[in-house]
Amino acid sequence: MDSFEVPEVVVLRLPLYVRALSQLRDGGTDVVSSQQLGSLLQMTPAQIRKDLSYFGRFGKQGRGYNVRFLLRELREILGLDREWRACLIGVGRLGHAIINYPGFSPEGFKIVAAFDGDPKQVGTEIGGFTVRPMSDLAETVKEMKISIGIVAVPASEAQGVIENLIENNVKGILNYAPVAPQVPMNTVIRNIDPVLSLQSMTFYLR
Amino acid sequence: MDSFEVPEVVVLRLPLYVRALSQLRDGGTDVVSSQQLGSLLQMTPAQIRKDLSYFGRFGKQGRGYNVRFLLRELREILGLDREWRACLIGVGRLGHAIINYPGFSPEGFKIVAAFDGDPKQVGTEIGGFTVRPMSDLAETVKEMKISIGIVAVPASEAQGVIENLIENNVKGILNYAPVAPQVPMNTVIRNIDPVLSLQSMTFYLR
DNA sequence: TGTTGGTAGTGATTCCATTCACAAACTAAT
DNA sequence: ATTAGTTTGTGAATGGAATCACTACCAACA
Repeated sequence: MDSFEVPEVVVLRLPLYVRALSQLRDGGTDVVSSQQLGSLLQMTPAQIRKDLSYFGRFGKQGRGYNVRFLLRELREILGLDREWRACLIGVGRLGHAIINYPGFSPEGFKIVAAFDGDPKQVGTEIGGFTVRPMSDLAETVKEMKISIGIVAVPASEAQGVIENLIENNVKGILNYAPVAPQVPMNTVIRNIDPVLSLQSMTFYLR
Repeated sequence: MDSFEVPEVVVLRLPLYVRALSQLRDGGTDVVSSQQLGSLLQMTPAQIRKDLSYFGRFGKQGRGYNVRFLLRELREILGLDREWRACLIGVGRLGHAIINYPGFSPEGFKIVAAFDGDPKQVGTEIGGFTVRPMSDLAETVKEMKISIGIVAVPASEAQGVIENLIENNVKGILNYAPVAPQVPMNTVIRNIDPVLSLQSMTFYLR
């Protein structure tokens, strides 16, 4: 239950388990073994069992894990049993794609506001929102209880925007800009960077 | 130089070095120490030196690394000194965003064809390409020397599409579908999945 | 030319993650 | 009941990655 002493790699894997369990549930499976889950996710049963053991005892010997039960537990551990409100910064092409992406809200991540630093963009309609100026950030974050910032601005502006978010008490940042942002340790940042992925891929393709 | 015996984590970090070095070069820096590079990327100097040492000796004691030289070497190691041709599968909203994303081609990744399984999409124009039917995949991949497939289809179709690509000798796959694809060991897959990123983030935000 | 301050490269060490292997516990069938 | 067959949970063992710590080296300058 305590965030510390749980290795970060384990936390990074929990969402994989959540997704696999959701699929199993939708497919009508009631019980699953670490063996089956492992072959589904291409990992060893031992690793799955050890990962889960950091948080409690969820299975039954000789049987496996109850899918719905384990799913509920993991969602609670990850904090997915509530809604998370996010704001989008940057409504260019990428920002448009993000705001229209239908994958967030079914998982409880709701974009509730959009910002842009460009005065030309401010006031325009996008995905049902009126684009706000950056000067409204502080107030909006507080009023709308926004805890996650999604950054989709050009690389040159990303660090500034991220600092702005942090100053306004946004502790979680999903960054799409191709930079390596500097953030204090108490903020959680995740970078989405397809170019980096491709660049490490080519090493093995030569 | 040999792919084996180089830890994968190291390969995953090389693109970070490439990006940082590019920025330094553009900023007019000629020489950089592992110390400086480390503070730029939030990692220890020792790790950077050890990573680089897998591939050769690029620095000068007492001085540091020549930025342009190290950059050129790393780009060559990663295979970034040539152009990589990719095809896009799936021209929905996400596919549109990907094909219009301006970040790929400056880094040498060129999307040269677009496919879709939906007959209604086939033949339409998108980002300068005429959308092709999946039945053209084999021929197009061979003719256009495509080595990377970018998958932007719904989750339910992703595994099939990926298998199709692999059968046609596409060894590198950038997957945007929210699934855990099963691929043979000789293919390189990278998953882009913002929802997973958010789901691991919330653990620390609760 | 000798000295000082700084940095790369790297074996040795430490730390952390993964895997192993087994006892305990459950199911089902006889 | 008993037994055969599973599967979990977990301490122990292994494997691998990050860090340490030191040597060799370079530049600058007195």
